[in-house]
Amino acid sequence: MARGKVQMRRIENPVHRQVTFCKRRMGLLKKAKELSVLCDADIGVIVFSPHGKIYELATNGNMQGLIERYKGKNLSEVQVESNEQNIPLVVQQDVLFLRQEVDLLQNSLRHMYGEKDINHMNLGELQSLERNLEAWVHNIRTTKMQLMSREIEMLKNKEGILKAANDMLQERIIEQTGILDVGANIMIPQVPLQLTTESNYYF
Amino acid sequence: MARGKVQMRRIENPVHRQVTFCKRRMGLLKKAKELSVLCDADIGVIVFSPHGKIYELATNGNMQGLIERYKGKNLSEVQVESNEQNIPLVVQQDVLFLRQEVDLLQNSLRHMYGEKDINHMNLGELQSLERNLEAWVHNIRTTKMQLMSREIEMLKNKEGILKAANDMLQERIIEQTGILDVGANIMIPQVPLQLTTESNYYF
DNA sequence: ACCTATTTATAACA
DNA sequence: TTGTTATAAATAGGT
Repeated sequence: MARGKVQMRRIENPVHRQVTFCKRRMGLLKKAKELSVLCDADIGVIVFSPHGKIYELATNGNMQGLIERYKGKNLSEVQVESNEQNIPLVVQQDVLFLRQEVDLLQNSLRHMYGEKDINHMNLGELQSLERNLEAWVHNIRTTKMQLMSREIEMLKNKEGILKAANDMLQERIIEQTGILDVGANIMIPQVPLQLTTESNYYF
Repeated sequence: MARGKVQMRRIENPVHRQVTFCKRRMGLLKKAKELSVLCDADIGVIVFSPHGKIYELATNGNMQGLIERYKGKNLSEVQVESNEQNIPLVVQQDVLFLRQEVDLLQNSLRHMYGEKDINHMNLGELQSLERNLEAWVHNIRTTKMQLMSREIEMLKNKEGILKAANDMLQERIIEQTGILDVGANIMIPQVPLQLTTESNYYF
C-alpha cells in the first residue's frame, strides 16, 4: 500500500511475510478496537499465525464470553432454590458472587471504553467499582512516588557532579588568573533541597 | 480519517454512528481477509452490533473450527483443579469458567489504559490516568449520593405512610375497645431521622 | 526499530 | 444505504 502496490496473494519472501504479518496484525487489532469504541460494538478477533501462534482481541475484555454469546449458549443455570440439597451453600454463593463480579467488571469495561453512563448501575455495583478504582489509584500513586524518588536521586547526583565540576573549574581559573573573586559568579546557586519545578508538575 | 480527524470515543449522533459502523465493519473484514491471504494466517472476526446483530468472518470458512482450535490452545492448562466429590461437574465447570472470566476482566481493566502495565508508564501517563480515575470515582460518588437520596426519600415516605396507618389502626382499636392504653404498644418507635443500617452499608 | 512515499480507508456530505 | 472526494491513516520498502 505504500512504496508500491501489493498483489493480493501470499507473500513468498518469508522475511517480508513476517514483517507484513506483524504490521498488519497490529493494524487489524487497532481497527477492531476503534470500531468497537466508535460504534459501541463488541468485537472479537482471533489470529492464528502460520506457525500456530495465537493473537487475539476481545473488546469486552473476554473472549470466552464473546464466544458463548456467538454460539448462543449459556452456562448451565444453577437453580439455587431447587438444588439446595445437592450443592453446598458455599459453592452456590461462589457462583453467585462470581457472576456478580463478572457483570460488574464487564459494566466497568464498557463504561471505560464507550463512555457509557454509570446511571444503570445499582448501589452495590457502584460501591464495588469505587473500591476497585480507589485501589487502582493507590497503586498508581505508589508507582508515581517510586518514579519520583528515583528522579530526585538522579537530580541530586547531577547536582553533586556539577558542583564538583564547578569547583574544579574554579580552581583551574584561580590557577590561571590568580584573581580570586572571579569564581564567585560561577558558583551554582545554593537552592534548598526541594523538588524541581518540573517534578512538582506531576502532583 | 478524512474530512476531519475523529476522536476515539463513541459517536453520539446515531446516524453518523450507523454509517461509520457499516463502513468500518466492511473495512475491518477486508483487512482481516487481506492479512489472511498475504501472510497465510487463519483469522476469525466476530462483530456484535449494538443491537445484537452478528457479523462474522472466518478465513478458513468455518468459525466453529476456529473456536475449537482457540479453546484447545487455551483451556488445557487450567483444567487441573481439585475434585470435590459431591459437586456436579457442570457446577465445577461453571465456577472454573467464571473464575477465568473474572481474571481476564480484571486483567483487562488493569491493562486497559493504552494496554500498558502501570510499571511501564511514565510520570505523565500516570498523572493522566490518575486524573481520569479520580474523575470517574467522583462521578460514581455523585451517582451514589443521588441513588441514596432517592432511597432516603422513599423510606421517609414509607415511614409516613406506616405512621398514618398506625394512627388509623390505633383510633379504630380505641373505638372498638374503649381502652386507651392498648395503643401504646403498637406505636412505631420514634427513631431520629437518619440513614437505615441497610443504607449505611453503601458507604 | 524507525522513516516516508504512496496507497488505502474513511468522514462529511449529497 | 450508496457514491464522491478531501484528508487522515496504514503501510511497503528501505535504513
